[in-house]
Amino acid sequence: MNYWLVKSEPLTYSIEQFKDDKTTLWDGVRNYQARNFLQAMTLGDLAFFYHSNTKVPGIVGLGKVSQTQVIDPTQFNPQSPYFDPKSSPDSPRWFTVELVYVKTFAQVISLAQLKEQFKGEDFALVKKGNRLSVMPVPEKIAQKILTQKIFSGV
DNA sequence: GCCAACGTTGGC
DNA sequence: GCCAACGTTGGC
Repeated sequence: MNYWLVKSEPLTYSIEQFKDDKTTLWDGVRNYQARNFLQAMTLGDLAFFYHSNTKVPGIVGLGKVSQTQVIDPTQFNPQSPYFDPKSSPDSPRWFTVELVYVKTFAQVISLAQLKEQFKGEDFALVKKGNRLSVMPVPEKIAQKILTQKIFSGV
């Protein structure tokens, strides 16, 4: 099983909304590198839910991949901000996954904290200039994040 | 195929 | 609101 991190601006889609929805289609990703990661996801993979562009950016919770290789429907919808006129149903360009809500952490694991803890490690989030909205998280790092939340989240 | 211009992301 | 980093576009 693999671990991932997905970013969302809470004003656009928050962990609270995710909790209410129970499942969500991770649509609107229009970056090839991010799409490739979405396509690499397998059933049961865990995804850290990250709030970006907010007062305290950081990991706020956890989701699980519940459906893979989903064709992002927004690419065909001219009304959608994610409409892509160059994509066609015959050869769709953008794929995504469905996520099911797992939990919200007791407190935000802030970007500042993550940078400090995983400085220099193989974790795209803490590297300079990274703007990817979907990225892999090495298992060792994922385990550390999960473990510290199990202890502090009680 | 190069690269300048432009747009977007996202931390601060 | 600023701006660095980076992706994309389009002229040539």
